[in-house]
Amino acid sequence: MKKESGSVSALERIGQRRSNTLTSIAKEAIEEMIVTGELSAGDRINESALATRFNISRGPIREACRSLEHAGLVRNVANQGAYVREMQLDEARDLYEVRQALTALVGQLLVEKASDALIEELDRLVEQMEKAADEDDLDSYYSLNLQFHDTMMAGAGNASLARYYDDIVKQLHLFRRRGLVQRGNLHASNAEHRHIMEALRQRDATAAAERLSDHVMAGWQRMIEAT
Amino acid sequence: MKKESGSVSALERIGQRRSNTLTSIAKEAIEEMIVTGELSAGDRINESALATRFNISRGPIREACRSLEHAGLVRNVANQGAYVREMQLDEARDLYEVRQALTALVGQLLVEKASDALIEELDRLVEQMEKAADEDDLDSYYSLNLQFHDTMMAGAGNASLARYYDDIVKQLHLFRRRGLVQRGNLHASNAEHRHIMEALRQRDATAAAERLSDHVMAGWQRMIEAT
DNA sequence: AGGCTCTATGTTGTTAACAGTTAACAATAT
DNA sequence: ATATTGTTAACTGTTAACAACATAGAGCCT
Repeated sequence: MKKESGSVSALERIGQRRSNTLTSIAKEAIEEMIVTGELSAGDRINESALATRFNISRGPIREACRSLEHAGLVRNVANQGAYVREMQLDEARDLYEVRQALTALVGQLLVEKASDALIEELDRLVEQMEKAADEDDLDSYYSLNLQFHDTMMAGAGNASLARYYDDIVKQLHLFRRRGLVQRGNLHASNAEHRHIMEALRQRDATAAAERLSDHVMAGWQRMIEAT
Repeated sequence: MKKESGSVSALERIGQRRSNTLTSIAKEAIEEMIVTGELSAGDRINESALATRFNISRGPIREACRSLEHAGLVRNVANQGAYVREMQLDEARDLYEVRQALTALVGQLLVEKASDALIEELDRLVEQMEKAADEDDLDSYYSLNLQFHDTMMAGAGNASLARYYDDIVKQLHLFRRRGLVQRGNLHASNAEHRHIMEALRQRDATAAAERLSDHVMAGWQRMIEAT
């Protein structure tokens, strides 16, 4: 019989159990509810209701909310409970400014550290995005775009930077005025990607930082103008 | 690791409850213990012990630790509890890189937004720091330096930026190889301040960003060389 | 009707007890 | 002596109950 495979899955399950406390599961669940919009900005998070829904007690949910509070996704009011954070225009702009600075840093670091292989990988992604843009395939473009930025972030090799960037992106989900890239802007967005790649290939840190910064700013403009 | 004096104020504040929640008080208390070094990197945080010491139950302490975990001050291990985060050299360097980028952003924003009054205020602080440096008054210099940076941050008018910057500074307290500015470097540090002010007065965003960035990098160098 | 107090109800804040896990140590076997 | 296996104590994970607070609505007064 399958002795090996059986014990492996047992090991995996033990590992899962080790790392997955109810708190961490609740946190991920609530976070997903927020990011997907099942819970939208301003909604109250009812501890008891969530607890019964998840078949757990309120303790882990409270702990999860504390964590999400520091992440900027939840606002805790004493004796009133947790609300999904409401994001105003000016707060979103502030976040985008920080995002811009961090993205510029990614560019600088990439020029220092990126291998030729990584740059080729990025080039491939840009090509694929071009194809997706040609075909007006919004979903593919969105997914490839995420991959593109994740790949750059990985290449920058700075764990703190990656965590903060992630945090910011999650928070920006709270600011949904048609959050996605508009059809027709795909080629414009990808042209910026090409421009970035050019700077990376030439190992020009200043240009890479500037073009990535511009890219973020342009994304903000596209988002705002989509109203 | 066991020093009563540090937490007395926290205990007192627990007395006047109901205005703040026990969780927030516990969080501040633990945070202070970490930042002041009463709890040092790697130390285990014993929930029960802290609870009895504060005369509260474990619940609020657990919630506080969840929040501090996301702040990067605490590391939670399932079934083992919370440890004060240990910061390696490379992690500190990563944080400094992010700090550098954020500080550069402060410079850009200041050039856009700073009133003349604020610039004069900053000038005054630089003058006072010069005096403190002349007198080798390390404590005054440290305090004024904090004020200087806080004033700039306030002038930048970006709440998210301020929060992230604060987070990073707190985390860097975990990396103590003689954390403070060395005697004798005070004048060097303040010369950089003057250089920054020059760029601000001329409303030169690029120069301000660059000089603030250099200032952070120089601070890192001073810290490293102090071993 | 408008405004007030006061109760009723639901929700959160806090606690204490229970269950599960870990880690250190003693006991046993090799 | 070393390694392995009980055994125990301490601690964390989780739950459920209780206390404090906030809010909505009934009743009352003018």
